[in-house]
Amino acid sequence: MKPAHRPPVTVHQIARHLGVSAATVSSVLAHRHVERRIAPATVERIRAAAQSLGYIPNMAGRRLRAHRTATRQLDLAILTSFEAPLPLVGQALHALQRAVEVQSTADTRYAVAIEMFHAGRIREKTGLLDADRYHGVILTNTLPEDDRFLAEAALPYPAVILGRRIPGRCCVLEAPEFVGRRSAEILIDAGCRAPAVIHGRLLTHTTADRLAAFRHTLRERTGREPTVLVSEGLQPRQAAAALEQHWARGGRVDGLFTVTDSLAIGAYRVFRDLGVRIPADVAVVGVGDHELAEFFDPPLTTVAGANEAMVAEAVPLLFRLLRGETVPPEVLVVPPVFLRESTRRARSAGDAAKARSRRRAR
Amino acid sequence: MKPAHRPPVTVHQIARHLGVSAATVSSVLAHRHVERRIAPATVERIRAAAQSLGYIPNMAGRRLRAHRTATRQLDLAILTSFEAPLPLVGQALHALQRAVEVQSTADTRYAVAIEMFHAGRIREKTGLLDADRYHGVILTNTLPEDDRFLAEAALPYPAVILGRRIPGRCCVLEAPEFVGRRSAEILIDAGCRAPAVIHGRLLTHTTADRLAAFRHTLRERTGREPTVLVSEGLQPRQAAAALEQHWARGGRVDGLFTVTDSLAIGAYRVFRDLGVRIPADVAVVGVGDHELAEFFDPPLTTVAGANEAMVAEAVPLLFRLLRGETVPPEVLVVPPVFLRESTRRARSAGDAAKARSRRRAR
DNA sequence: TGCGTTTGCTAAATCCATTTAGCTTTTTGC
DNA sequence: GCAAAAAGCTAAATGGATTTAGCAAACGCA
Repeated sequence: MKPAHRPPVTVHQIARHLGVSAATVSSVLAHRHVERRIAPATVERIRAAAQSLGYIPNMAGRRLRAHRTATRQLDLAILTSFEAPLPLVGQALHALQRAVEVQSTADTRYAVAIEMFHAGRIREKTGLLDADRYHGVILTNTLPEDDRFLAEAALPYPAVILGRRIPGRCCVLEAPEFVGRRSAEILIDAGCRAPAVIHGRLLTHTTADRLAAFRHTLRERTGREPTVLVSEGLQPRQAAAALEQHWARGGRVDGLFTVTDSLAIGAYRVFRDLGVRIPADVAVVGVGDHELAEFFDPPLTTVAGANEAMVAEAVPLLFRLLRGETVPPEVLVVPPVFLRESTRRARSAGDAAKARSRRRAR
Repeated sequence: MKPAHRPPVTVHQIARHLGVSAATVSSVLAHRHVERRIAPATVERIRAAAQSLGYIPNMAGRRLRAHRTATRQLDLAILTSFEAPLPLVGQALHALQRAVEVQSTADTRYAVAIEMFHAGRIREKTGLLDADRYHGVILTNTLPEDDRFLAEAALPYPAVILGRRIPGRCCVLEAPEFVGRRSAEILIDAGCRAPAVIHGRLLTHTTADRLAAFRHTLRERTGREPTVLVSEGLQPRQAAAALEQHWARGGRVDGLFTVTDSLAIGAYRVFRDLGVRIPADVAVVGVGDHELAEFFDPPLTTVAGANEAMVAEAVPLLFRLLRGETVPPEVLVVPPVFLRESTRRARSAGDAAKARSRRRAR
C-alpha cells in the first residue's frame, strides 16, 4: 500500500494532486484548518488524499520552520548493541536524561535517542556515519570487531566511548586489570583451592581484560590455572547450563568468578539445586553492580563493574565535547568492591547461620 | 561562554562575521573542505570562528538538505517517567528496536528516542505538545494525574498508551482485575489466613486496580480484609523497611501479595533475616515478569504483569497507527501466571527439601 | 603573449513545511 | 442595492545547511 521506492510524498504533491495550494494542505494536516477557515469539504478531501497517497510528514522540514522561538535542539544518542544487558543501557539512559533535564533551558532543548546495532556488526548499521543525525553520542557494548571499525571510521560527531579504548576518541574505562585481580584475590583470601571463572562466549574488551587479569593473578599467587567455563550467552540460564555440564562431567570448584553479574545468578541456582552451599562449599564473586546483588541469598560479593561510575564520568564529558572543549583521551574508573556473604570464610552451615543472626541484630 | 538567550548561530552568521560566503563555511564545518579546495588558512579561520561563536549545527536544516536519497525518516519515541522501573522501559525499548530493525528499508528509516518526565508532572514536560518532534510514541508509566492531563491535551501525534486507559487513545491494558483476583486466589489456595498486600505510595491506574481487585476477591471469598502495607517507593529496600516496621509492631502475615516485582525482592530478604520461611510460613506472590523471579530462592510465583505481552501488542499497533490504519481503542492482555515454589503448600521445611530434590531430578 | 589549468571562492537553487499578508468571492446588515 | 464583513483560499517568504554551476585570479607552459 505504502509506495515503496518512490520519493516521499510532500504537501506540495498533495496540493498539486487536488488542485489546491500547499498552504491549504499544510493548514489541514497541521490541524490548523479551523482558524484558517478551510471549508469542511476541502478538509475531508485533503485528509483522504494524504491518507491514500501515504503522506508522512517530514519532521526536519517542520522543525526548521516551527522553531521561531530561537530554541536550539541538541540531539544526543546512546549507541549500544542489541545483545548487551539492558540494565546497563538503562543506567546510561537514566544518567543522560537527568543531565539533560538539568542542562535544558528555554533556548536549548535536548532529545535523547537510542540506536542499537548487532554486536560485532556495527559497520552494517545504516546512518551511523551520517552527520545529520546527532550532535553527540555515548557508545558502548561494542565487540573488538566493532572497535576496529570505529578506529578507522571517522564518526562525524563527538562521542564518548564506554568501556573500550578507541584511538583518538574520548574513552571512559574500568581501571585495567583491577576487576580480575581483585576477584582472584578475594577468592584466594576465602581459601579457595580450585577456583573457576565463567564468561560468555563473546568477549568484549572489558570482559577479556577481566578474564586475563584473573588468570594472571591466580597463576602468580598460587601457581594454579583456574577452570574456565564458557557460557553461550549472558543469560542466567545459559550460565547455569555451562556450570551443570561441568558438574555432570565430574568437575568440581570451590570458588567462582563470574565476569558478568547475570552469570552469577545462574550459578546460584545450580549450586542451590546441587546442594552446594555458598559460601561454605563455594565462594562466589560477581561483577557488576546489579541492583539485586545484595538481595541474593546469600548476598553476592561483587567487584562492581564500574558502570554507574563510568556513566557518571561519561555524561559530563559528552557535554564538554558538545561545548567544544578539549577532554582527556582516557578516563580510568576504579570500580567499588562490595564484600558480602558469598565470599565470607564460613566453613560450615553453622557459621553461615551465625552470620545471618549477626546481620539481623544490626 | 555559550551565549544565552541569543538566537542560535548559523553558518550565515559565521560567514558574515568573517566576510566569506555561507557555502565556504558549510564546506568546512561539514568536513568537505578538501574536495572543495578551501585554503588552509580559511579553514582555520572558520573553525576558530565557529568555536568562539558557539556554533551548533541545526540538524533539521542538515537533514532537510542531505536527504536527497528519497529516504523518509520516522521518529518514534517512548515516553516514560523517571520514576518507573528501568527494566520495563528496557523491554519496551528492545521490542520497539527489534520492530524498527525489521521495518527499516532502503527508503524508510527509523529513530527511537526516549523522553522522560517526572511522574505526575507530565504537563510540565516541554515540547510534549509540539507536532514537530515525533511521528508516533508509546506512552507509559503515567500517574492518574498525568492521565487526566493527557485526556484533555491533544497530543499531535499517534500514541499507544501502555497500561492506562485514556479516552480517545489506543490503549493496551492488563485485563482488569485479573492480577489482583488471581493473586488473592493463589494465596487463598495456599491456605493463607492472614494475607497482606504491599504497594508503593504512588498508585498508578494499574497498581490501584490490582490492589482493589485483591481486596475485593479476598473479602468475597473469605470475608477478611488484607493487611495493607505501604512502601515509600518501589525499591526493594523501601519494601523491606515497610515490612520490618510491620513486624516490629507485632504484625504477622502468612501470605503476601506485592503489586510490583521489586517489592517482593525486599520482602524476601526481610523474611530470610527474620527466619520466616517461604513458603512454609508465608506464601509470596509477586507481580511482573522480573527476569530473575525464577532464580529467587525459592522461585517466586508471579502473576506476571503483562509487560512483555503488552509491549508485544503495542508495537504493531503503533506501526498501524503510523500507516494511518484504524486500530481498536483498547486491547486487553491477560497476563500469564507462573506458579512457583513461593506459594507451594509446603507446611514444613521437609516438604521444601522434597520439592527441591524433585526439581533437581527433572 | 596567449591559452589552458588550477586555485579559491560565491551566487543561487534546493530540501519541506509553515505562516503572513492579501486577494477574490460570497454573505450579511440595513 | 450597496457597503461592510466573512469565508475560503493563494502567493510568497521563511528557516538552516548543502550542493551545483560557475566566476575571477593566479599560474604553467609553449
